[in-house]
Amino acid sequence: MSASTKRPRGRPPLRRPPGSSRRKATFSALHAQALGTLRKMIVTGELKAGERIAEAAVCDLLGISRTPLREALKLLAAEGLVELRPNRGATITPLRAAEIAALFEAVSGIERIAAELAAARMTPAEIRRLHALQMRMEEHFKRGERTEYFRLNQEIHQFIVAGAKNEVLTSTHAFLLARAERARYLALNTQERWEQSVSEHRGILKALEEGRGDDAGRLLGEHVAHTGVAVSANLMSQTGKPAADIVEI
Amino acid sequence: MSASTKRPRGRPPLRRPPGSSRRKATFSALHAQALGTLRKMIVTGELKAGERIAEAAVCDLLGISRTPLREALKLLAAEGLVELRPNRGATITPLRAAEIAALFEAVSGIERIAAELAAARMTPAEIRRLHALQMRMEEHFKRGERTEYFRLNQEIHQFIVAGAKNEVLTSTHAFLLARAERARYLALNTQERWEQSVSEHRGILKALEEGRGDDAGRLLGEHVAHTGVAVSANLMSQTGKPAADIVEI
DNA sequence: TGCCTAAAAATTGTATGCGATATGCAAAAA
DNA sequence: TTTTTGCATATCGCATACAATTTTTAGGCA
Repeated sequence: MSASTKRPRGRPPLRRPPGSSRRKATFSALHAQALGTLRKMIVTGELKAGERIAEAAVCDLLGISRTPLREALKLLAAEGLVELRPNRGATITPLRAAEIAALFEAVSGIERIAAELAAARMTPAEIRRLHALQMRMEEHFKRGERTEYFRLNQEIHQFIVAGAKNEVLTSTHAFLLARAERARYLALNTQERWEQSVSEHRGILKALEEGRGDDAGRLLGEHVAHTGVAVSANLMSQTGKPAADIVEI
Repeated sequence: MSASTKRPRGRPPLRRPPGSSRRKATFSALHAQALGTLRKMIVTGELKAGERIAEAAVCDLLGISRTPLREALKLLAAEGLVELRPNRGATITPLRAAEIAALFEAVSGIERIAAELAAARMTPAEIRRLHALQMRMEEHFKRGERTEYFRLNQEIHQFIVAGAKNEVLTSTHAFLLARAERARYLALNTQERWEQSVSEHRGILKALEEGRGDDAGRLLGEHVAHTGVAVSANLMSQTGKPAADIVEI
């Protein structure tokens, strides 16, 4: 125990059960760790839509007390990933068709704005890097590697948004993306849609390379909107698929 | 004491100092009340940029314990209104020129998207209401009533965004607006800029009335961008004005 | 007078306890 | 049989305590 080793006065620890710690020598606070851990569990589907979050159980799971957990839950609620009701605790936010549709529409708009700005602001080196990312993504497409394709796809979207050189847009985009990512298993990623998506990405890349901001914005916005439509349609039909089906943003 | 009047067992209250309460019969939780109160104090400038937030003092001021206050502070940090540093507490976020510029650019983009959608989605009744709001705002302009003008102006912007019928856009806009509103004393709201602003609003209204989504979006986006330019210029010159100078969004 | 160091005081992050509220279950009443 | 009531238990929101960290103060020395 680090605290007991630092104690200069020879007395036993006061009310200090084994394994607990008031302050750990970590990079981030307990509440921030809990926030990150829970966010990931929600985004990856480990915590399911509609599921109750029992504070005591999650405290045991994460090895922390209720205070930082409650702080983290409030932040997750602000992100829309959980819903708090007074005196009733927290539940994982359900995937509601109308909300998901609104979410994709908003993300589509934000990416469109970002792409317009990125067309004017990305450096030649950044354009080259984007080109390389696209090439790798297409390799994964050719080999039918969905998981890797999806990872590259996400990276490309975020890279373009970052190319706008506007931190508010970037953080807003990231804020919304966590919620959108939850719906990924809902996209029926058919071969047809997959091919269409790759084609759309080519158009977006070309527009960015040629500095055509209006086109880049329009194409990226439409691309995200198409994905939103696919997700919403699948959510409506309630044919929830296992994680092998991957949403594209 | 409500708790003591409810006590059925005749014992004195346990560790219950006078004036404290675990749970008040209020509409919202203490953390949420603290959040709203502090947000308002920051936005109105009562809490100044760069100012330290001493937990103990604010607890005394708000009449609550540290727990809900710390929860509120974390949410305010997520909103960008305060900055938290580990072991050093909270400070009110400074107004940094580059961040304010990015903020207005992002708000400009979001309002542009929202206006495009609103042009297609607002009902005739809503358009009439918007028209009425504009008329009232112009009355305030004619009479030189800045405070009232500003209030109507804010209402119009939010009304247009709400007209998009997209809750994600609306909440994202509101999220960013609190930060943007803090800079309002920085806009040199000259007579010239004021007239220009009114004129711009007329163009926006007309485009919305005629369902010209592309125009509505472009005009609103440019309008907000102009405001951002004015704010940034003033922030750069560090000629912080008293609250009589009102930013326009 | 200025700098350095150690000690004291203040503040912060987290853990824990208490009272209020919600939930579940069994018994009583309709 | 169904509905209502009462009680026990679980959970939530907040206040407070504790330990760690930071800041301030005081004293010594050059």
